[in-house]
Amino acid sequence: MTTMKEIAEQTGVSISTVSLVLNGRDEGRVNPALAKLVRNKATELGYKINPLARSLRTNKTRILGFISEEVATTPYAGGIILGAQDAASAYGYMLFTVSTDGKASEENEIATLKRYGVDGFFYSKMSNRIAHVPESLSDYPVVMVDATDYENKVPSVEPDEFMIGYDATIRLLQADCKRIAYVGCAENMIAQDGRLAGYCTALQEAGRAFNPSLVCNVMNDGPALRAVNKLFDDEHPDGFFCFNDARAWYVYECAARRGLTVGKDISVVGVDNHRVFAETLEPQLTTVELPHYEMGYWSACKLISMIEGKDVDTSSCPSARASLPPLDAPIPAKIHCALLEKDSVIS
Amino acid sequence: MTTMKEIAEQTGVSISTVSLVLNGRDEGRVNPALAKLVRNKATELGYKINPLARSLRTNKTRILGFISEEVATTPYAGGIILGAQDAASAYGYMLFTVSTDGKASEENEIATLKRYGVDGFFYSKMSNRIAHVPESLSDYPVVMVDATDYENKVPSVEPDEFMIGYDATIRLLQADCKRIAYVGCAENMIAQDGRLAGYCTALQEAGRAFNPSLVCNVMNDGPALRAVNKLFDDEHPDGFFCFNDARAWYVYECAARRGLTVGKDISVVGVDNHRVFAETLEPQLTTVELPHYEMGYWSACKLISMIEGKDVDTSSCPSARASLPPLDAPIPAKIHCALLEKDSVIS
DNA sequence: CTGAAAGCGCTAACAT
DNA sequence: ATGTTAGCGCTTTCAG
Repeated sequence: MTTMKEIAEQTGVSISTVSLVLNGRDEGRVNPALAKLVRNKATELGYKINPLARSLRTNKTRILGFISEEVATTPYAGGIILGAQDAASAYGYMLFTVSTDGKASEENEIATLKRYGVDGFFYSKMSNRIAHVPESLSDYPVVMVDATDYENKVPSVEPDEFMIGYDATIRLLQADCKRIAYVGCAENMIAQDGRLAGYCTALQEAGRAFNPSLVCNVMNDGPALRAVNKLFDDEHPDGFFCFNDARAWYVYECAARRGLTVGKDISVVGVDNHRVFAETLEPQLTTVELPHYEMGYWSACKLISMIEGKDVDTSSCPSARASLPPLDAPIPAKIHCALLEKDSVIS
Repeated sequence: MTTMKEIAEQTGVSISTVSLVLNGRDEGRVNPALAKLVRNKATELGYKINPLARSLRTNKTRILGFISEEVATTPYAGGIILGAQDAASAYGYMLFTVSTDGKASEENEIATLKRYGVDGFFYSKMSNRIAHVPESLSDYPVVMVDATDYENKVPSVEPDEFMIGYDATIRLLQADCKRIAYVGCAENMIAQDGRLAGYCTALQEAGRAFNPSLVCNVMNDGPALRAVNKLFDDEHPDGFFCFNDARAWYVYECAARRGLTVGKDISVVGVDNHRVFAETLEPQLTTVELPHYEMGYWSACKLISMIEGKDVDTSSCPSARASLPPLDAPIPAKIHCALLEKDSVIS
């Protein structure tokens, strides 16, 4: 690893000059000829700055801390983190990702990240919900990912849940479904509320009466399958908007038991169906894709812009826009979901 | 952030003494009374060492680089990384995880990690195969995770693939299957070879002739389903050992089309079936679980022991051991897969 | 325009 | 047994 000192010695200038030049702060302060000399020597020697040494002096590490719970258990976390990493990398930042279980370990991880001098934090709950940002983060730049701050003090990047429900339902209406069911999540969370609201609105705009019996909110457990079975028996829906992977499976299973074919007898729109599911069975299914990668990417852009106190070029940030595929799109069709940026309420 | 200097001032000793004490190197070098004084002041002030400053001096960062391809696309990567993180954390290390696509980006990431002064690298391919470790890593401690070094120079931690095939087949033999098929992977890789070998050995030990027509190696694509269909029609197997999630689905799909019930008409043993699959359909399925978390954990222990040049306490390392569940185990039953540690060939 | 000097927080060889 | 000193590689006043 070549150092500034070596460059200084080999070019006959002082270290300070080298520093100035190599940080691009030489404009009108260093003789251009000298500057070029230094720059050449630097590339010749393959000089790379030592970020640790710089950090010690500047108190900026260009390291970002990504805090999430249960990274391990969701197949989508990877996408978010990858997006965040790519954006970070594009702006010369690195990511420390830590996953936590429970309050104590979270505070521990935060403390460790602080010791390493991270410049800011991502705070992520792997499923859009309202959450509290730990007090210990309050004096740092923070962006919430796939979650909303309970106190609205921290900006967030999350999917446009309303539009997910809306688009999915529109799609089922287009498919000429008469009795459209929503198989949702029994837990209270933004994703559930937003999607349900979108479902209702789409129905109402189409002049359909909202029928509560067609809504079946379940947990991801044993009773769920029975509940969906009951929905089939009681209401005979011909269209299903499913909260997620698991809920879509319940519908598939129930349909199979009744000899109903998805895509013929019933229509199904799911959210973010897992790859194995989609590829293997090639189901006659439309899926709303959550832009995980983009969510991570955008969050990172936001966090970096907060840290550096200036806007970052968001044109480089692939912010997914909502779009409905044409009705004759190849199956499985994908509906792209838009991202929502919630800014903090200045108080 | 309180510094050693502050502690020194407030206790009236020199910084060096504080450093000595706080690093536990005071035995017989510092007056025990003074040492206690320093320690108390440190806890009183909530002193935490500044790892960056230390690193600058020692050239050790206690940061580990985790290089993997396509972290985003596999739901299992998270488990491995989480395990590695936990072990790292237990020994006071942090993890920089980077994911790469393509040669160029890999070299880039490696260069960046080096600049940050990582002490060693994990090199991981998300599916047990033989791989080349980049030349640029050759002067660092490296552990391969879920892969084997082509040149056998780098130690690795990976699943015991042979035992996976062996145990799965034993299980099917126990279930009294007469015609046991293997739905494998057409790609050449350790996982495929090892599992097939285990399957063959188990059959032979049971006095069964190996029948190549019962082996159906497919890619994860369209033709796969047709191939499995053909297997059903031509060979009428009553037991299936499936390479992975996707392959198990082909079998499920074919069985469903023929009105066959898994767990009654046919038996299936899969590998590492995805959570959604297992929970939602509650299939009558036995699954061999790959210990991803443990694989990460063990790798980290190994890497750290290489870095520090001493054995780390592997008793703290949950190294999964193989075990067959009893035949009357609740369904879905899980077979735990053992990990294999391959040491480098000293040359 | 350029360089000398101080120092970020810590470690370690060397005196005392 | 304790303190002094000299850096690790870099940034940043402040003189010249």
